[in-house]
Amino acid sequence: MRQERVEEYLGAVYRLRSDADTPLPLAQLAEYFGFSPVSVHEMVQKLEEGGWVQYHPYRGVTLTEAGTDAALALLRRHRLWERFLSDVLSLPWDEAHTVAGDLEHAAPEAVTERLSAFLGEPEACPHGGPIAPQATSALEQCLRSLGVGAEARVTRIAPEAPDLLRRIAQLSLMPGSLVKIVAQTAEATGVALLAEGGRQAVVPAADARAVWMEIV
Amino acid sequence: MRQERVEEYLGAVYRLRSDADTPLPLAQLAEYFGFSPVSVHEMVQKLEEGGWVQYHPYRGVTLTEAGTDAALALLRRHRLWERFLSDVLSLPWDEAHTVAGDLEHAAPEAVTERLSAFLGEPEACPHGGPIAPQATSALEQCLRSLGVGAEARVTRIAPEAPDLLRRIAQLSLMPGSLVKIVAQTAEATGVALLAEGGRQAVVPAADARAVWMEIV
DNA sequence: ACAGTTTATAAGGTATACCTTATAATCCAC
DNA sequence: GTGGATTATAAGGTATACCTTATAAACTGT
Repeated sequence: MRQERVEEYLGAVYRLRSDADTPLPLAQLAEYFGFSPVSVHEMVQKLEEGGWVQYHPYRGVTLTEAGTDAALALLRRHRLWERFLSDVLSLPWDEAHTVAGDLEHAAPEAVTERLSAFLGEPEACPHGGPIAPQATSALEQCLRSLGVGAEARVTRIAPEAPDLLRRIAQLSLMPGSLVKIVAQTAEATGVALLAEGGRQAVVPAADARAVWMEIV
Repeated sequence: MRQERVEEYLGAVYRLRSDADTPLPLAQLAEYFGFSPVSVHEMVQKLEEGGWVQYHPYRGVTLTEAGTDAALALLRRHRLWERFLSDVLSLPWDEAHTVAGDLEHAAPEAVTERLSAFLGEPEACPHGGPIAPQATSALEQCLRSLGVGAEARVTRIAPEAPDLLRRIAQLSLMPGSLVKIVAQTAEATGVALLAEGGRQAVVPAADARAVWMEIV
């Protein structure tokens, strides 16, 4: 297995899983990568042989300790590069994410740490992902799950899919934004928001699941 | 052909060739990469089909215009990352070169240009390679070719092989260093130098071929 | 001009990581 | 508990870019 491929898979598992103990169905990995389920299955078997994941037939994969460590290290590199690209080179949000996806494999530990120091040891990437990731804060709730009338502040966008980031960015829903839920669309297909400055927007339900918030 | 592989080959041809019109023997490419001559031959054929190089049987390869452009773009990215790693993250010389070798494939045009702007549009990489490379200055001479008694200033180190950079760095022969040739070793196996501050060093003939200087 | 070296090319092999097709096993809902 | 969907696994295929071995062609020095 090439290191880069291993990292991509581990990173995806980490991003897509709901929690450490619930196995992530392979179908979700296949959809995320746009690969066939058979290919993902093959790769997951190799990852299990390598000790990175544990495979629970008919249920999915969980990360081993080694796998979690590798995923966290990758995510750290990813987010630091995102900060660099976004803060220092002023790249747009979603582009920073894409480019960081290439850079994250190319920087050894020592470079990562120096980059972190240069950036002033930031604690979150431009869309709010923690740079030394811990458990999701208990205060964090998904936009999708908030009721009408709730007021909340965006803390992060996760998972970090480029298309999603682009759409979210267009709605100006970056971490820190304060919004109020003003309505639910019929059949729960979306959430209508009133943002700071009086801007209004309707977030599709699928996207609303990726916006994490802290109630204020 | 994967883009990365194409770039590696074009970059190598550009670095190793003596001038634009003299074909670079495949044996030199094979040695540079540590690949078998057969593999290099195969790859060169594909590069020719792709319009990147022209292959002159029994003589070597030259870059087409497209190939030269691609090589220059790669070299520019490489050298800008080197500057970043060296100046901003304070990585040692040779390590910066190695890491830049990974980063150079991962940054699209837009990122490169912003990086250049951030770095203040530098004109040379840490070991003196021009960032918007032009023809080698007519004033530049190879250390190997200088006679005893000559005084010269290092302008650049080329080609940029990691081992070579490490050895040259140990001799403190960075661009800008002023040296005087004090002797030629027996059978021309090396060149003895007197550097600024009175340091003395013997540079093996093979390495001396990679140190470019301007007579003062 | 011929011997010896270098270079070219043919033929077949390896590993990685994808693919499709097809069958088998398991799960879940009614 | 059975049928339909999901998931697993087997079998065989593709492309890339490397490898070795072996033969053939072309160059080069004496």
